[in-house]
Amino acid sequence: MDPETLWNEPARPRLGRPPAHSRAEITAAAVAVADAEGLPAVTMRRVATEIGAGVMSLYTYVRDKETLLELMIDHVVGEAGTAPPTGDWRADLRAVALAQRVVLRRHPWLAEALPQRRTFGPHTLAQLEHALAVLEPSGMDVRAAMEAFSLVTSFVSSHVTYERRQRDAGASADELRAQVRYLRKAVESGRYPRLARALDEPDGDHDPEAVFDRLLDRVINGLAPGG
Amino acid sequence: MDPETLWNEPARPRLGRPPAHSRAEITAAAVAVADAEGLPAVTMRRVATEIGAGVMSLYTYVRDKETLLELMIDHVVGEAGTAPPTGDWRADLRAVALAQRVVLRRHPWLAEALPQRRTFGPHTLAQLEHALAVLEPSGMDVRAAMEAFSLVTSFVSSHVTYERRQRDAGASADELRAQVRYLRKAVESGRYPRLARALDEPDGDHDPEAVFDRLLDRVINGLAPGG
DNA sequence: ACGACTTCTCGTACTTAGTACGAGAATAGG
DNA sequence: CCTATTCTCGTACTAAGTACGAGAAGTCGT
Repeated sequence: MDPETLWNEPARPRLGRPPAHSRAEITAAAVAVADAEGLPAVTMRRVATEIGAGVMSLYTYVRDKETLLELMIDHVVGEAGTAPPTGDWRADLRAVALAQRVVLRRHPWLAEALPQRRTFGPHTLAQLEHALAVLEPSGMDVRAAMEAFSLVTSFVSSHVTYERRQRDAGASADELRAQVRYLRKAVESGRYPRLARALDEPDGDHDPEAVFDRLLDRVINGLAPGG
Repeated sequence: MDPETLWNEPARPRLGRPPAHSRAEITAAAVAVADAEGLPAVTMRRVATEIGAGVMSLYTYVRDKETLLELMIDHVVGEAGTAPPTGDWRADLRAVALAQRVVLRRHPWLAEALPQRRTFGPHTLAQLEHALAVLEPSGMDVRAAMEAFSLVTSFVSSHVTYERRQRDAGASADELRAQVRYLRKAVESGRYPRLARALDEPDGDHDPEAVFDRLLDRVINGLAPGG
């Protein structure tokens, strides 16, 4: 679809029946459902019910479900906010990453919805703009800066997913046990000696914050031109 | 579902009607469809047609579609192969990343299917095992090595997606033009000054291989303990 | 060779989700 | 109040996953 009608809520026409809802309301409802029950729970019927409308009324506001998803994404991306750059680009970039992590944790569905989508909503653009501002003191050219930003973003997203898995694994003990049993069996075939050792090591539970911090440091350190 | 029945094709029972197909055949057909027409084209009906079977026959071999997807993933993950470690862990890790990139390019749907899935098929385990072997000379402990591997993997996957977008954008010139026109308008609002400058810069087309190499270097450099 | 048992095949049908269509309702301007 | 316009939403179609169960195609014990 063309980006203009996607991102610019059309000016309310003076004629005709006034709309009973708005993109904002629909987006908020969809986000709430996704937060509470996951992305699969976000169906057009469900969102409609949530705001007390008929299903087809939604289509007055969004062309299709895909559009709604992009609105949802841009909406929550905005929650990351932007702190004024301090001049220390590493520290600022780290702050950006931390903010992203907070958002990704608040909206567990985001990491799942993000890949394979090209969202250029206002909040997404603002984040990108902010990253460029933050990276200005680093001396990177625009292309390098964008690559760096994308690198950090994809790291944070995949790491938050990883964190969640660690946690969820502990939650459903049965499933975990089955996994472990299977892994042990697979591993005892002798084909995966190092994995076997890893499974036997006590799972010294590291502080997630510390792990994230350390990895993030490494990612950011890797960015500096010339190693 | 329990991992054992997922990954161990049950031994052919001597009794009863002999199966007309196999997991391997079904997986291969599904991968072929996905390669040619994308993941959405992979429906149970389509795969069944492809191997000349009725839809419901598939369910003798895979519990559900999700299972089929995991089989597909593990199948293509295996294509990355494993070269014997040389002792230079940076070089070896780089080779792993390059192999992953090849696979991700050959199967464009993979990057899309991968996230949010916990696949522990034999090939996936073999890749993990190989990564641990490769990283042994680095002195990282197992946990750090796994993190490093996951970091590299997620970088490669997201970068390949990025590369494809760059290419596809050029393909559908109309859509691209619409995007640019919209971006310019959004940007001319004055809210995104740095983005505006980025759009104005001539798009000096860098060699994708060079860009990938450079970024990969940075990621790997970032891994060394102690910056 | 036959009957019992087992396993695979696949037509039918149910369910859920996205969404096209079009009749009716609500509003502003003439 | 009439008309043009815009929004509402019931109805219905389509696509996709998959439960069910009858029938087909084997093996084995007798």
